Amino acid sequence: MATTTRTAERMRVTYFPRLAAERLDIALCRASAAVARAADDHAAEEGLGVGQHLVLQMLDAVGPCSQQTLSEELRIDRSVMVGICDDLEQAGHVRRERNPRDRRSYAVTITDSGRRRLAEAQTSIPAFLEDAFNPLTPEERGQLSALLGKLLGTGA
Amino acid sequence: MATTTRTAERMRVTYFPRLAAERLDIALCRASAAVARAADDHAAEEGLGVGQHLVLQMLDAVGPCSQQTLSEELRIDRSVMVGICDDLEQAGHVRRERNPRDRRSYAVTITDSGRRRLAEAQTSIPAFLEDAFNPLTPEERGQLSALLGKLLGTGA
DNA sequence: CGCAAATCATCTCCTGTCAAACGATTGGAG
DNA sequence: CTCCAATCGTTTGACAGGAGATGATTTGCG
Repeated sequence: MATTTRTAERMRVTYFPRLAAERLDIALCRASAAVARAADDHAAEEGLGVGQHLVLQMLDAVGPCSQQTLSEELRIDRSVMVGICDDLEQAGHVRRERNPRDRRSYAVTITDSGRRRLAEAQTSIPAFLEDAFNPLTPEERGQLSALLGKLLGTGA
Repeated sequence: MATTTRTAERMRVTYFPRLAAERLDIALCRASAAVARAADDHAAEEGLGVGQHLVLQMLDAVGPCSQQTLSEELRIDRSVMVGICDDLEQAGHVRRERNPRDRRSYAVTITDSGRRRLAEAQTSIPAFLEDAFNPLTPEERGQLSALLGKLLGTGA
């Protein structure tokens, strides 16, 4: 054999591409990990955690919600949601009012401060997405979005 | 408004689709989480961890490797690779021989036992993939694979 | 009414992952 | 050769995430 298979000494092994091509699940996970890291870095710079951002965005879009609803719709575990709301409340971006209809649940409500913070954070999202997905053309991003949507069963 | 926006009482809020459509990064992460969970469940049934499977597969494909090389090509942190190789070695599926050329590194080598175990585990992979990605047609899976490959920079 | 089951938020514990530090070993500069 | 930086494998500690238990409250049903 020309390209010997001894102890894989200093060979510029590029096994990963093969793996990614054969194992769609692995490709998906590795891509996600890379993007998630980028998102966390971006969020750290911005000073607003990814989860916190999503919560503010949803509250702004659909109005006051219970933590339960936030958890389900954002796909964030409820025990994690507690901490996110703690931080947002402490920062004054949300209020936790008891829901008079059902005092087990809160009615988490976004404040003006929260709306301002959200608006501020929103401005940097497009640039972040542009950067994180820059190997893909806008059309390809659309395709990816559609495929993931189908996989997640959101369109059903 | 017809669909009131009070306290989002018992409304079948479906905010997630909107989120997934706007935030490609979130869609990617959530899809990955779901698939990763399915993969872990499958691996648990099979009795061979995902990482262990990948290591055996790579060793079988490219020959003996250092843990370093395995880590880099499989995108698994080196400190995690230690445990994976520990388990595989204890199960008799790999041997850790010191590389005489560089005694800092190992030459991790797959054994016959490992090859048999790998062959056994491989048989259930297609069915797993079929199940995990069943919302997508074969053609769409191909598209997704291509897009992820491009995003991961494997083709470059 | 009174009680059982369910629900919401919270807390605790367990698991897996990553960063950083460490010993052993190697390669290179002087 | 000698010393210094780099590399490989390993260990440790920190941290996020998820499963399950708990307390408060509500709902359903007799």
